Amino acid sequence: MSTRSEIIRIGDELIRDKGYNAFSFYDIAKALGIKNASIHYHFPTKVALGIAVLDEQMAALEALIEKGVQKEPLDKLKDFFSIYIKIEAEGKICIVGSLASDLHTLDVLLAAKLKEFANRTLEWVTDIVKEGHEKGVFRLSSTPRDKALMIITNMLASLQLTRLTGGQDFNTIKDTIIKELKA
Amino acid sequence: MSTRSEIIRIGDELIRDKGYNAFSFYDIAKALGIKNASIHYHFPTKVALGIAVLDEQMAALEALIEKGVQKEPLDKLKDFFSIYIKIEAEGKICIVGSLASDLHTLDVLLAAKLKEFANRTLEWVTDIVKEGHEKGVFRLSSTPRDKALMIITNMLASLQLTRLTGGQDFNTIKDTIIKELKA
DNA sequence: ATTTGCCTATCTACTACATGGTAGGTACAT
DNA sequence: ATGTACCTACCATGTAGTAGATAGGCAAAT
Repeated sequence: MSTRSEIIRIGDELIRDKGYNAFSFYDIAKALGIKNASIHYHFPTKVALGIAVLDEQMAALEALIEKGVQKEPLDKLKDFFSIYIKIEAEGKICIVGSLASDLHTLDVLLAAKLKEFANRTLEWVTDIVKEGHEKGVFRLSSTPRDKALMIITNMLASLQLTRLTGGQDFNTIKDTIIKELKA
Repeated sequence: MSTRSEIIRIGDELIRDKGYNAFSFYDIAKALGIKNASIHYHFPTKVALGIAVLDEQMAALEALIEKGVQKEPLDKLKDFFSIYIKIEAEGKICIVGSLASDLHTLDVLLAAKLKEFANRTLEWVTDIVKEGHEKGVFRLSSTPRDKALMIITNMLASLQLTRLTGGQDFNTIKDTIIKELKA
């Protein structure tokens, strides 16, 4: 765990906890017990750090997809859910939801990475839904892409809403998605 | 349209376009052709403005609810959708989604208002779903509250995602919700 | 073996700027 | 003459980012 990777890790957590525009290099420096300027040694600009955070997330996503290629559709879907279960346990939100809110303030490079990440996620879930439908284990009343969008938006926003409505809303949503999907 | 209400209107737009932490009093002053300090005359602090924005949204919500009390459940639901249709046309996101992302940076008073607003919305949609189910026009495979949560999260996040995935995703999601609901 | 020199990672100290907020004044209408 | 709505001018703070110094490690050249 190099300083560089620690900076990325903390930057990621801060984005998902407070939002891109609400965290500063000082927040990271303080957490690591180093000085503000040392962050700039590893990442010349805040945008560079943001891009590194997204690159890391993208790599993790690809790894998760790769790990599950041979699994059954329902288990693939559970892999997808596992991302949000972890985030929910942290009391944070997902990086797409966080950065999407700040979209119109983001550097064009960062915005492009974000779009790439969101579309890759959508592509993955669409494939899962499609496969499940073709194998006859998922019941669909719309196109795979539509259903994937519904599932992703349910997950993404339930992380944001659960922090407002309190309770177990995140978990009931997750369970209802599976229940409604099962053929 | 007093200056005060104009400030609220622009503040609201800025929050839903750039996020609470990314807009400044200067943005509003510039838009109105007045000076920074004049905003402080109407709203002593940024938090006070944020609260006024939420109060206004809450009043609009109550008015929309009131206007539709005698409508059929499906039409009530369409009233609910109309909120998001308008926002989508603006290329912005909803205020709950925007502020929820910034939750951990918000003043405690503002956070409380936000929770109130989110819960009032959830209550309304839950009632609509429940009524539709009781009247036999909506088909449910979960509790009214669960279904309401699914619908709200679909809407909330599709505004955020549509800005990333481009196309007509918002509209297809909206149509699919209605299709899946109809008994 | 020691020197030379570069690379890494950090530091102190600084700049330029934007921010939210304040103080006090002015023009004007009721 | 009192309140409204705005102004100019200012302040304190926090921000991203820069410049230049230091200290240690490593490796090739002397």
